[in-house]
Amino acid sequence: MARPKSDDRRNAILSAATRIIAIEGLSAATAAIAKEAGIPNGSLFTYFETKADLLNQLYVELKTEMAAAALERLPLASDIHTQMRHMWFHSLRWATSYPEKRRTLAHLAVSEDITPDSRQKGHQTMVGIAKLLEQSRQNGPMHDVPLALVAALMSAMADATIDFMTQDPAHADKHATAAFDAMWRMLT
Amino acid sequence: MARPKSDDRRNAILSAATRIIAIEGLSAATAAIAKEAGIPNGSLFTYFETKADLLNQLYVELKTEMAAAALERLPLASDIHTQMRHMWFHSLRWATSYPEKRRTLAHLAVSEDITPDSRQKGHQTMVGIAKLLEQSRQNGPMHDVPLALVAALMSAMADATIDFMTQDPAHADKHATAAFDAMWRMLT
Amino acid sequence: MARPKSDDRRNAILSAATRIIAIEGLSAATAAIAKEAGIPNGSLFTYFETKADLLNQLYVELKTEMAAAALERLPLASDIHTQMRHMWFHSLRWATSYPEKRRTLAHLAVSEDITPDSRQKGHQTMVGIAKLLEQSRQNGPMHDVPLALVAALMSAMADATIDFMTQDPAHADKHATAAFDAMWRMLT
Amino acid sequence: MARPKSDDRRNAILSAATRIIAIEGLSAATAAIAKEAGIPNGSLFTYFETKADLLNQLYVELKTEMAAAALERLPLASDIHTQMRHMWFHSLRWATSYPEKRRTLAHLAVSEDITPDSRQKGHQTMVGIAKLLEQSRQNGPMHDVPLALVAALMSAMADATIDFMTQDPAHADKHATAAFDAMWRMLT
DNA sequence: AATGAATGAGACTTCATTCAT
DNA sequence: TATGAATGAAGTCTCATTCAT
Repeated sequence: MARPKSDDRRNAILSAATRIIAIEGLSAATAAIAKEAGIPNGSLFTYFETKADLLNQLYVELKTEMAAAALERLPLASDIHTQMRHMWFHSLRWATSYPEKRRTLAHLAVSEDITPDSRQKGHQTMVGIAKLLEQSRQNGPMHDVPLALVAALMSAMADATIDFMTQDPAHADKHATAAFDAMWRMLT
Repeated sequence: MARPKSDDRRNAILSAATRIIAIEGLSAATAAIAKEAGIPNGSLFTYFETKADLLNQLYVELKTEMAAAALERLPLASDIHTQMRHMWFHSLRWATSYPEKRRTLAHLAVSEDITPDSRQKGHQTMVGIAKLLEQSRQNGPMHDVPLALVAALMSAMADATIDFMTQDPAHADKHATAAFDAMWRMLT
Repeated sequence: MARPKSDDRRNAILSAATRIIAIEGLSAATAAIAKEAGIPNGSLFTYFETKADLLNQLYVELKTEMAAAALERLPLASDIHTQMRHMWFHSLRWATSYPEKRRTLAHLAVSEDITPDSRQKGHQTMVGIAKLLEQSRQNGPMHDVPLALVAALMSAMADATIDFMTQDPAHADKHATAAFDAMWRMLT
Repeated sequence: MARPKSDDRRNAILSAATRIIAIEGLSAATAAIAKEAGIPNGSLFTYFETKADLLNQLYVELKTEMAAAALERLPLASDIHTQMRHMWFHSLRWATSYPEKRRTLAHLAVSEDITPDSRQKGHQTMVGIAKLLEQSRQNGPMHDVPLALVAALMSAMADATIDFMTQDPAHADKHATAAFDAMWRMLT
């Protein structure tokens, strides 16, 4: 290999895209992303064939990171309520700590450019969370509702909570707690 | 400036925009919308000063329609659980009956072009629903959580449910019921 | 109609394209053509949907003009040899009088962008010439060769002759005569 | 600079270029040619300084091959009519046997990138054919027409015939014969 | 008021060639 | 010498908005 493709550059592009899209939305120009990444115009296309390709890879990347953050240091020895609580707060902390990532992920999630395949990959990243959820609802009223629906409801609640926390950061923790309790009531 | 002559044309544009945006997203060209509406491209700007203006008006319109649909024929004489159930199913039916409207509304909701003022108006349309919600949570565990958070949670749950119903229409009613019950547990 | 599409502008574009393509070949930029035509960049696409569209229309236009020139003031009362001679010399005169048109037509003729439909239209313009040819070969050795092949041979000979005349204009007439006589021997 | 090491690679590039240009035209990317040749894109420029250089060498190569094919196994002992006939059919067979070579050669022949020097070399390859032609017309009506014009006429006729044979392969031989006879009438 | 042609900035992407490895 | 990533100018086409008619 002459000059290997640089992971640093790829990451610089992804990271620049996250920042720019958070501000400008999906109509952000590839040239703006390249500039923010400190690389020339055409080099972006060495790493991503098309803008849509960049968007899809960014989507999967951010989804993966979010899921990983949610399960970080999960207290496997504790009871399920504690584990869920841990997961809930870690998710919310990630989202409020990296508002650009979350905002960009929200943009990507509704984009026509994200392929079914990428959405599938995005789903895959959530299997760890799904397992927790499965245990949580085991003996509860939702035990025979499709797990995907339960997951979608929980995820939607988390999203709504994050929005609220972002708007009213002074009481972020209180909101997070109230929403978790609500979610737990839903499940059990 | 007096209102332009033809309300028909205005509505034709709004309706065309709903259809086109559902398919092409917010990057739909104004010329495409005009064509779908059967009017010359320049005439669109007689009715809406800018594309952003069109988008904002469409947002408010759709929000209003959705809220109205939710409260249609509300059984005011019945107990609150019955009323909420009614509202929930009417919301979901509207969304599944007019998938283009819902899809376009989802696009608009995340657009940078929608002004705070329009969002405010969108909120206003939901006061009827908020009142129901206020009553529902009155003696329950969420009685001192900000009503806006409760509303956001419910709304997010409804959205997630609609997505699910759309993907699996055969069991739409079952999903709607399961989700309503979940929401009611959250509240009470 | 607000402002009718201007035939002048369309012709200016076609004419500019002829000039530019003669010099730069088919890789001539649409921007260069627009500039030569004295119109802004984007306006070219008001008259021609794509560059390929412009190329196709130009092809048909030039073919038509060439065929018309060949048959101009055809001495219908004279014998067929005289008529053919007239046609031959008029064709060659047109080509040598408008070298840019001919050069551009030559470029277009081998372009991948010219559709079968345009080529068909190009052929149609030559039916008048084909009729002359039909008469000419009537009792000759080529009377049962496909007319299209005879036409292709004659046309190829004319082309080769034009090239030669252009390279050696001092003896243009002599070459034209020699080639006509050769062609006539072929036919009769 | 000594000739680069691998003639195989050079030939692989030339052959790949022939295939790709036949399909995509002269706008074929050097990277596409390299890929078709199974070599890295940068290596192409070890063998050819520029794309134009590659094109010029390919032009001369194909011209040479075509001329060689025309004169292969020429029956020197036979009379001139037989020799010409042989040459004519061999030319046509080569062109119909290697349609990609012929198509690419046609593209190259009209390219602005082919230098006068290359065209000159291309001409040189045809001296053998020219000699045949010289003999053929010796006592005929074209004996004092510039030989180059006669050659151009014959060559144009062959080209037109090949096109026709390609379009209607079922009667290829019949067309080839008819055209040869026509050409012979022109000459004698 | 209504029309639709006109505008030109800017979008994405390609590509011949160079050069670090 | 061989490689293939890097470059950035240039290409085609789109589009919201304006304005002559």
